[in-house]
Formats: sequence, C-alpha cells, structure tokens
Amino acid sequence: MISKKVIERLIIYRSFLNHLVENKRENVFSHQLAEHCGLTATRVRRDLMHIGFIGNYKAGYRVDLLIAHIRDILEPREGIPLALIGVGNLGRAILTYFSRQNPQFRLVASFDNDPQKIGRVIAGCRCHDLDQIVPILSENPVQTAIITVPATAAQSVADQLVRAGVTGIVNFSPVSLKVPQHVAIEYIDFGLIFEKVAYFSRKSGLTQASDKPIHTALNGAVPRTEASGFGGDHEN
Amino acid sequence: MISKKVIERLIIYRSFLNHLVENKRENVFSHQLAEHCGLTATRVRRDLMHIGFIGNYKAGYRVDLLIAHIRDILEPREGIPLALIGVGNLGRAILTYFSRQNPQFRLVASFDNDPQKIGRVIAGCRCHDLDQIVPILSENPVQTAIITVPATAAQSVADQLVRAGVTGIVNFSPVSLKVPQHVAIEYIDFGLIFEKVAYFSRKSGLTQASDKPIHTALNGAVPRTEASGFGGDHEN
DNA sequence: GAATGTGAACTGTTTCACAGCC
DNA sequence: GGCTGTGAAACAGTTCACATTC
Repeated sequence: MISKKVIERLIIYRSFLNHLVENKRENVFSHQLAEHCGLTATRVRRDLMHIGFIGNYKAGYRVDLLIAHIRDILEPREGIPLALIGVGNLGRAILTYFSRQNPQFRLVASFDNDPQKIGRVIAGCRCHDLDQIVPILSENPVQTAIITVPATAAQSVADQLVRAGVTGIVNFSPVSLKVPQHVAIEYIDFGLIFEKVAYFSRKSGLTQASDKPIHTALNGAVPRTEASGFGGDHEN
Repeated sequence: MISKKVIERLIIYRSFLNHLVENKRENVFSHQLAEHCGLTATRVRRDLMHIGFIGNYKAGYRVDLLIAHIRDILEPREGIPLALIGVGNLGRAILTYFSRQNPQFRLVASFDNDPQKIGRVIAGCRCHDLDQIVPILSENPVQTAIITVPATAAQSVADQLVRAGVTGIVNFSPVSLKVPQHVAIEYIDFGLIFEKVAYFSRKSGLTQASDKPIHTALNGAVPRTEASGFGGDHEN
C-alpha cells in the first residue's frame, strides 16, 4: 500500500513531468524533479524506488515511462467521477474550477437544499435536492464526494453519502465527521489553515533565521501546465 | 517551538471547547475531547502536556482555563490581519467567508489585475491593483496572505508579498513557490486533494477492511477509533 | 564524475503501558 | 474504578552515506 504522502508527491511529479513533455524533454534527473517540486533528490529517488520505477545511471529517468507508471498507479481513466454537496460560494467556485479545467475530473451531480438552486444547471452541473443524494447517486455511482455545506448539515450529508456508497470525502466544513472506517476523508478547514499559517507567520517574524526551515508545505506543488490556479476566472 | 500538527489540533480542541462553554460545561476529560476531535485520548493528553497544561485527576481539564491557555499560544488578539490576492471565484468565496464569519480574522486588503474589479468594494473588502501590493501592504502591514491567482501569476505575486514583508502564505494555486526560508507556506491544491482522495476511495472500495488506518485527515480531525483502512495518515 | 539504488541512522509523531491520584 | 501524566517502545518518514553503474 502506497502512503498518502507518496501519492501526493506522485501527483506533483506528474504535473512537472507533463510540463517536461510539452517541452520535448525525454529524460529527467532526480535532482531536477526535486528542485522543481521543492523536495530533496533522495526523497524523489526513494519515492520512485518505492513504486518500483527504475532509472538509468547515465540519463536519469525516462519522462514518458514515468508518467505512464504514475498513471497506472493513480488510474485516472477518462475522468474521476465526483459529486458536490452544497452549492454556496465555495461550492460554485469549485464547480467553476471543474467546468473550466481538468477533464481529469467529471462532476456527476451537485446538491443543495435551496429551492432557488434545485433543478437549475449551475456552472455546467445540474443541482439536485439534498434529499435525493441516495437515489441519484445510486443511479450515477460516485466514489468520491465534496462537502461544502455549513457545519450543521455536514454530518447528515456525510451519512447520506456513505449510504449512497461513497468511499471518499473531501470535507470543507469545519467539523469532524464520523464515518465508517473504510471511508477515506480529508479535511480542508479554511479557518484552521489561515490561523495556522498566521501563527507561523508571527513566529517567523520574531525568530527570523530560526532553528529550522519552517515550511509547512502541505501539498507541495508544481507548474501544472493546463491548470491555471483558480481563483482567477480572468486572464489566461 | 510547537509543531504544526500540535497547532492544528489546538485549533480543533478550541473549537470543541467553545462549544462546551456554550453548553455551560466546566470540565472535560481527555477521552471526550478525543472522541469529538477524532483522536485518541493519549494524543490529547500528550498535546496538553506538551503545552504545559495541567489537568485534574478527578475532573479532567477545566474548559475555561484550557481555552485561555490555547488563546495565549495562538495569540488571536482582536483579529488576525490578512490580505487576499486574486478575487476570482475562489477569492470571492473566501471573502464571503470572512465577511460572514469569524471576527477572528480581519481582511485588510484584496488585490486583482482585472480593471473591472480594481477600486470596487467586493464582499466588504476594497480591491486594489495587483501592482500596488508593496505600497499598500507597507501602509497596512500584514504578515499573512492568501494567494488565489492563476498558476502563471503565483510566483510573481509571492515575490511581491515577500517584498512587502509577508511571512506566511496560503497558496491555492497548483504550483510550488520559491520563498525565503523564514516564510511559512501552506499549499492547498484542490486538484491534488480531489485526486488523492479519489485514489483512496477506489482503494477502500476494493480492499475493504484492509491493513491500516484510513483517514487522510489532512488538516485535522479524524474520526477514528482503531486501525482501519489505508496506508497512513501522517503529517500533512 | 555524476548519476542511481539503498542499508542504516536519524527525526518526529503516535501509541503502549503503567505509575500515581482521587 | 477511571482519570491524568509520562517514560519507553513502536512506527513513519526523511536524510545520510556510500556502493554501484555507466
């Protein structure tokens, strides 16, 4: 079983590798990958060793083969089906992100309890009634769902999702959810993140060149070619 | 120096503790905190020990004292000043989040390069020209900034922020940023997160009750009782 | 010489197990 | 008995150091 951190880095590697392909680069050294992804060369080599990818003593790693190898692990098929619950401001920002970007994901359905939204197509995705999660996801099965409803509704939404067969949840609401053990869950709590970084900002300010590198580097990342960030719905 | 993970959990504890205060609860046991925050009782006790908070053998921990103790560490004053760069869909969602919620944060300024937005007040915050980051943040100093611009612009924005004295960045764009060591940085790459969870969703579906704990719990709480599903959660 | 591949050491985090307290 | 506090063990993740290959 590949750990969460390795999976994260594979995604980051792939992003940079795609970049290299566009530039017609055929090979890459571990230290180049490292440099671009904000890691050490050793860690890169460990990761590649871990997934059983073999390089070449002279030329480093074949870009195309490595991309294929990572693809085999992540199995992205033609599009990862997702469902979004909660079409508020954040939910809409996410919908927009999908409608413009990455064909890598496929938004199957969205849900909300606002009568104004139910039935409408918002950012390219039809919005259904919250109560319809189970029936609709039974017809259009989805393994992964995104929760962007208010904290008070989150647990009940999660329960429905689990009943609908969802096995992975990205939870943007600031509450801890109780889900069965087989369900993977990732928490993105903006308030928590901002406060955490603010804490270390303050410390950095005081300590200056302190004991250790401070970087929190949650996800590390890389020039994802096609993916423009996404706050900006303007320019590029 | 308190580690990132402990800081995260302190924020989570505080959230539940505030809840307890509302319900007039005066004391709390480590296993209750653990239960609610998706952790183990040992880990809670370790954290409290780590920050030097002492409980009572009979009654557990005093809620009010613990809140005060955590507040002293996080120093939230009357409001953490923040700046937002990139008023696209995500940026607006974040602005709305602040204007409705937590007086804990104070959005000092927002920036964008869209002439349609510059000069306007959006979601309660005046939007300035991207080029004005340094002068405006020099007058209204901010230690922490949020980047929600497209990937192509992210590095140049980060450079300006650093020049303006920012020591902490939350980066929503999917690129690795080069910043001086004293700058704390946290990456939130939606695409990466969705794909990661999708990966483990698939694995969970197949493996069922497999080897190891499942929850990815990027930022915090994890509903966990015991060993469950997949390879390790650690760090983030 | 400049890469990769990898055992071994190290660091950070979590859990175990149990002493001490009420 | 059920709680806290904590040394010690276990574990995961990272880095070091170096043998190996071209």
